[in-house]
Amino acid sequence: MARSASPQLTEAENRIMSVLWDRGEVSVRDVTDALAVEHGLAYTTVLTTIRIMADKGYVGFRKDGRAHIYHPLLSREGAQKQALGSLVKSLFGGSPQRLAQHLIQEEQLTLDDIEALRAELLKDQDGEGEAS
Amino acid sequence: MARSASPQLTEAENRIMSVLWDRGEVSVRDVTDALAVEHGLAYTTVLTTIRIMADKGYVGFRKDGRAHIYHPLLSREGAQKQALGSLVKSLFGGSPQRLAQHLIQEEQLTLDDIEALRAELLKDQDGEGEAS
DNA sequence: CTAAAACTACTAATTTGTTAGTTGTATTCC
DNA sequence: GGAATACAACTAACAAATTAGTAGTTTTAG
Repeated sequence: MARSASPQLTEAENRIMSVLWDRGEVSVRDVTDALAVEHGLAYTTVLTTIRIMADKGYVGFRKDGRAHIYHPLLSREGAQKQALGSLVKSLFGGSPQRLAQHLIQEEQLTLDDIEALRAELLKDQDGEGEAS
Repeated sequence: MARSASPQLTEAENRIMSVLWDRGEVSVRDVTDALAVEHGLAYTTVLTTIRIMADKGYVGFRKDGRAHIYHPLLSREGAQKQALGSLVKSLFGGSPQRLAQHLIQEEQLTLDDIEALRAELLKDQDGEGEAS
């Protein structure tokens, strides 16, 4: 037996999805160009990866003359939720609170950030069920 | 060219590291038994994976008679930091604030949680440089 | 002391992930 | 219309990841 397909976006898939999310609709050429600066992948490499992603149902496409124009089927939010969920499960005992604590301990969230989030939450609460 | 070794813990590695973190020192038999309930892997499977992890420097071991007793060299905190860092980078544009917002939007963090974190932070600030 | 049990090392099979070349087809430019 | 170009499909190669069997050694129990 070997491993089963991961439900997570892989590194290469993530890079490509980011371009799709940023632009909405792209050709393989667009993606290759966009990733050229940091990664410099061959056109065919990007093509192969996108085709696999289409198989997995992450992206869809329409034909525009000769070219295939791809668009995301998996939303950025969905991917965030998926990835974060499995991270919290595997490394933070399923507790988002523990994750938040970790962020603060690593000083990646400051008191100011917390105050801002708190203010936002309080504002939402006030505005609930008003003015329809 | 093929892919290079991921700096992240893989799924199987994570499962095993969790046992190491929980117990501190374990034999392969211990790990196999601990994972038996959920996964039911063969003894040799666990052994192979642990040996690879030792090669990677994630775990160390000492000999205790016939058995090898393994212990973590990578801390849970280190793994959390590593995994979270790359997640924030790839999916949240490098912004921990955006991650926190996401957690709140998904209702995985409530106002109460935020209040608690805030209180904790304020307490730390007060207590700074006191009572040696 | 010998047989059984436990344990490690070696080997292996299979899938995924990642990268890219080659080939064939379609489009466009002259 | 023919050459150049662009593009997708097919193919390929290989490392990493995952799972597990076999063989050999060591320890322990009778």
